[in-house]
Amino acid sequence: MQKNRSEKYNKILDSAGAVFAEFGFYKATISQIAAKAGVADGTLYLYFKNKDDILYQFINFKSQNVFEKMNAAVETGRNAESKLRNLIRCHLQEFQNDRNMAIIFQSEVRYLRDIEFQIKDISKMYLDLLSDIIEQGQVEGYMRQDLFVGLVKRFILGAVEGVIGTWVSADARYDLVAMADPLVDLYLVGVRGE
Amino acid sequence: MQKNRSEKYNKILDSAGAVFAEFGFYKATISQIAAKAGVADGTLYLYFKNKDDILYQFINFKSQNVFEKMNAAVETGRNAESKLRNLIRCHLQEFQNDRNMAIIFQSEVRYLRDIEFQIKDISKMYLDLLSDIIEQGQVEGYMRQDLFVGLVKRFILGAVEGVIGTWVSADARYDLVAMADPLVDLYLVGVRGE
DNA sequence: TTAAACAATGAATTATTATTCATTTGAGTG
DNA sequence: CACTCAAATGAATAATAATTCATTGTTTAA
Repeated sequence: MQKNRSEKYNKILDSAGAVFAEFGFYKATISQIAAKAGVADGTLYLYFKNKDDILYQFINFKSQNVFEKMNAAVETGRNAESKLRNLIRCHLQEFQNDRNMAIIFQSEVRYLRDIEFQIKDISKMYLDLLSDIIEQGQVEGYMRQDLFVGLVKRFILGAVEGVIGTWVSADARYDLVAMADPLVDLYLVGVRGE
Repeated sequence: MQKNRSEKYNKILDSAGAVFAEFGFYKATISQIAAKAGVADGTLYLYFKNKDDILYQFINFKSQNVFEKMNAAVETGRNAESKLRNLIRCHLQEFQNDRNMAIIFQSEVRYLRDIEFQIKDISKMYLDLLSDIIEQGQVEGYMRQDLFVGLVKRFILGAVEGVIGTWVSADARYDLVAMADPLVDLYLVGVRGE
């Protein structure tokens, strides 16, 4: 099994993403992935330990990439509000750009509880980003002092995921990123408004 | 295969719930479920068409029950705000009462996309409930007129699910229902506050 | 040119489990 | 007590698919 990212490694990972997204991890077969990647079944085992490992690498690779972008997006915000807006916009943008990833993150990440994954909490970094933003918002006097930060984080992440889930089930027929600002407005002022 | 709900049927469904929750649908085996129910493997097939059918019946049965309770909870609310509070409290209460159900709804419902399920959208009724509440809130002048109802529904449901998911991964170590009011406050006035 | 060394192949192996069904059990009945 | 009939059993079957590995193809470098 090779460690470095060869062209074939990427091809297989890509194909696996498509097949996992279409059939789900369990119904997806090694043969399907191999066929889509244009290689023999056995070849997958030169690049990956086993089927689980393919999913693991996929998620690992994608999260790495997305988290980098999210971090960068947050950095460019001056205050808590713009950081939050940038984060949510980036989140929606990245998932819109890669629907296979969106589907797999929505439906297969829960499977991880079965494997002893190094990724103890996929969303940990995300939640930490949110913590920082909320705390900054409080310091700025822009956000309420009495917020239960642990709850707020889940509230925010849950809602974005819900919105992405809907978009996925709707066959990605509308512009997901357009939801970013209305969504953030809901976070900020709620449904009751001023 | 029998249609009526015998004692054994319920016993099997219960055991299946426990096994699915612990191992996930795919890793769960018929033998495990049968053993837990104290019957022979073959017996399951007297009550259920196949393994898929067990999951299907489980989800069907549980949603039926929960939705009835949710409807009742909403009914008792006088205005939009109290209806929303009652709904969310009921939601959290029911999932707290039945952790296996919570786990399965969180992680396996996505699997349904693979089967041609009659339950086209498990959350449809829930979302309709929310629509009514929001519209009533607007009529009452209690909620903003410019809300994008489709988004608000997802926003609310997504956030509750996120909160439940966290509770599940935290091994149900705290009181989930206590999250209801703080959560509804977030829906109503957001993180920015007055 | 040749022979390591490496990469890829895909048929065969192996393991796992859902499902079946011939047989047994046991309750109810005349 | 026999006799039915429904219910339950669990060993045997069958199908699926992950994984292996002996073989084949392809570079590389001396």
